[in-house]
Amino acid sequence: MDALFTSPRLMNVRTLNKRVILNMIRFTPGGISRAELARQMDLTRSAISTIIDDLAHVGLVHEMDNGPATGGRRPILLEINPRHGYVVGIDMGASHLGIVVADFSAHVLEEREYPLAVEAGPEKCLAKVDAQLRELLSHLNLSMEDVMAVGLGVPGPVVADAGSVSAPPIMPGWDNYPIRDHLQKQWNAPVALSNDAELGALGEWAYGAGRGEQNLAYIKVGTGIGAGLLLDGQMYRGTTGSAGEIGHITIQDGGPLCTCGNHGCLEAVAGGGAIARKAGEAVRSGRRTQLSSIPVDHITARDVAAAARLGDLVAQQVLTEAGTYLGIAVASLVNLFNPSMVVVGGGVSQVGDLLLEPIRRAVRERSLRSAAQAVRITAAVLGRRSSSIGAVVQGIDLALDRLIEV
Amino acid sequence: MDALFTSPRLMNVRTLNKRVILNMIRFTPGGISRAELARQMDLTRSAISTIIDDLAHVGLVHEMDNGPATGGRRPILLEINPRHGYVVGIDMGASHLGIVVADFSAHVLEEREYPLAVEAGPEKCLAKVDAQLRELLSHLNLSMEDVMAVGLGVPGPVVADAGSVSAPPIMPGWDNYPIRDHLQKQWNAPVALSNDAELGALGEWAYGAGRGEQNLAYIKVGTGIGAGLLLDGQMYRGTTGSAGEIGHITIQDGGPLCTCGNHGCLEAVAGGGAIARKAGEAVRSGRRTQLSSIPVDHITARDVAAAARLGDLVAQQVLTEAGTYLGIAVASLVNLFNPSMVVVGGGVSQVGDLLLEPIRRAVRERSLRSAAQAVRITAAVLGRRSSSIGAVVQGIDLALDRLIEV
DNA sequence: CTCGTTTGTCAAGTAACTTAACAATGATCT
DNA sequence: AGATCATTGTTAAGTTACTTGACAAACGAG
Repeated sequence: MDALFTSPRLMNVRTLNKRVILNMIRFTPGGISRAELARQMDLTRSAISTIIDDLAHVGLVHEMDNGPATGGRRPILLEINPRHGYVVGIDMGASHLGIVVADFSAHVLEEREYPLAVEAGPEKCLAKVDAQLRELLSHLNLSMEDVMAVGLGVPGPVVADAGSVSAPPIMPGWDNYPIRDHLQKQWNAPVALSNDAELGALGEWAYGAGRGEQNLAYIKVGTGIGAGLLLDGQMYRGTTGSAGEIGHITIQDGGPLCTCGNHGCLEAVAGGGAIARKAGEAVRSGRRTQLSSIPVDHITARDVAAAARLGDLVAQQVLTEAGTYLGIAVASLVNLFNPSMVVVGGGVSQVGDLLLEPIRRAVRERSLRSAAQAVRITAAVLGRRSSSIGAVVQGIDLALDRLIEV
Repeated sequence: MDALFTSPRLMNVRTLNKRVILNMIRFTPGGISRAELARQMDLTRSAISTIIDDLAHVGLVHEMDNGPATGGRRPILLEINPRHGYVVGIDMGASHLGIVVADFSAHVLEEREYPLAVEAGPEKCLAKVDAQLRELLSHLNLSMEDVMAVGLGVPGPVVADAGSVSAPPIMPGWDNYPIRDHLQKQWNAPVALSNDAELGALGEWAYGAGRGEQNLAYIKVGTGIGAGLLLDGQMYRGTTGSAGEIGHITIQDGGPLCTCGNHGCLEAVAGGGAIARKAGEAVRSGRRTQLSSIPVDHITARDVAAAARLGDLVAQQVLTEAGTYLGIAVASLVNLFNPSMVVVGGGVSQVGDLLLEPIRRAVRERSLRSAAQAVRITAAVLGRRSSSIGAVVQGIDLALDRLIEV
């Protein structure tokens, strides 16, 4: 049916089967048996057995408990050997830096958040990332030698081949800087560079709200607004890596100036900056709100979210307005790409229904019925960790690729 | 890198390789040699040779001329055997019916256009399709026995498994009607049912403006407005087959009522109906235009397009306005999907730059720079035949599947 | 005319599966 | 409780579909 015009096979059959089996083991909660793998992959049990032998021999896969019987011998459940190595996931935002150290089954050992100013440029920022990571590792009695791979997310369009970003609106000075090569050299470990929203989608798909969904959109609402798209079970990056740039859809003609140079972008009316600005305006206009206790120029979106959760009406109104704008864009996204799930993440999304309800309403009102009925809209369950968990998943992917290709 | 979580392999390796080889032969203009196939598929020449032997033995593949030498023996170019069978492509629109009879290399033998009223419901319409097709075939001294497969496009969301449409705004009475089963029984030939915009994308990708593009969006502007999306070389249909419903993006808040029940949809302000309505309003308001010669209630989008091509200013203005609305939607699509090409097709698109320029301008002004720079926006080169050619391609796909699985 | 290339083919070898049979284990029926 | 039937995982032999390596045919260039 589809235009199957497959590109050259980059792996041989055995390697590909190993990767698929490893992924099924990784992403099946509670483990999976050889027999079940055989059924799902449409191979025989004997074929699976020999492959598992290979993987167990290298120490990548473990036998754990027996599963429940279904009228016969109990299955032996398999899991990834968590102790096979350590992986680092890094989420770089416009104003924050999240670092996670995890084992091979993506179990988080330690996580930290630091402030960061991306606009300081690549050299300074990457030096800070390096310093914080090393400190975090030494705290765990680990060093870079123990890290098998690193996943890194950045808030801009990524050129996969080059390992750099291209013309990122909120990362001035980073254009074409060889981020991946720089870090790989510095750390002597493989590094995967991706867009942060993309990683959010991957994280929520693997261990969050969108587990196993075939068509998932993850909307990251932070300083910028971006979407990560998982279509037909595959990450979709677009021609130049800038797919999912929902933040720069025009929502309000002649609206406020956006960092990208246009006017009225979603990001400029519903991003973290816009939320802070509107809250500040409300304070200035003398409205009664908890936010008055903060110097007007220092109000952040996080403050607004906190106030809203404590019941502050002005803060709630600002967020509802942002949700309505978001909803208009999400309704378009739902019409274009008919996902089974939309996950809203990023710092602001923690306020929950206050932001989600306007989005759901807009989708109900503006999207085509058959698409609107098929989609569930929820908040990220990994919270502000979606992207860094996604980065860990990418890191493990990369490590597995290296380990198996031998 | 990607989450490779492949579904069960539905074909064995040999069958899959045969399909891929056939597709490379089909879609390489001028034929392709065994050696070139080997290089592109990353197989050895001997492997390709045995597969080609198989295919030639069944009569699916032919040796044609020798290609030019590059310092050694001249390659033997291969092509699909056009005489292996006949295939039918059908494009059902809201108000028209296009039927194409083609050979196995998608060369069109005969094509016809008929008026049609989809709102008459499935029984009447499919009976008309049947009658016209049989007449067309007999004109070629063929009968349904000679037809190896049929591809059919309809203007609504398609449920692939069921072979029906679900809640189509412009196909009242067709909801859940078993279109595919009905026709397969009637014709005793395999039928592939798809969305018409999807087929337009496929047609333009295979033999039109978007040849070989990896990320292609085809926008069909007719009575309805829909998009067909080809992402990473694969057709993308969405969760319930309603991906690409760009026509029901809200463009003008509180705008005119759309067939879908919402207000201000793109389709309601830039679709064929809207174009006709706005032209009618211009005539009524007494503006000077060739369209005055037509009874106001009988003006169609086609009339407007014709007048515009003859230089009628009012008609041109109506189309430019439609183009601007289209551009707003396309700019959003470009931000979300970052395609390498957008092809504009459907009846109205024949006016060319009059419609395209406003779209290009909107994309330049409203889309993120890295996405806007990567995309080319052109008119369909297959004209109003995009979808029916796409239907032929689908038909051949289906026939090949049947022929090879044995 | 010779040399280096490229194409297509053939025979032998190999990777990676399937088939078929079996032991171990557990649920279910009487 | 015992017999029966399912289910899981393993093993050995067979098969598929490729690769390797060698070779003849065909062509351009020095």
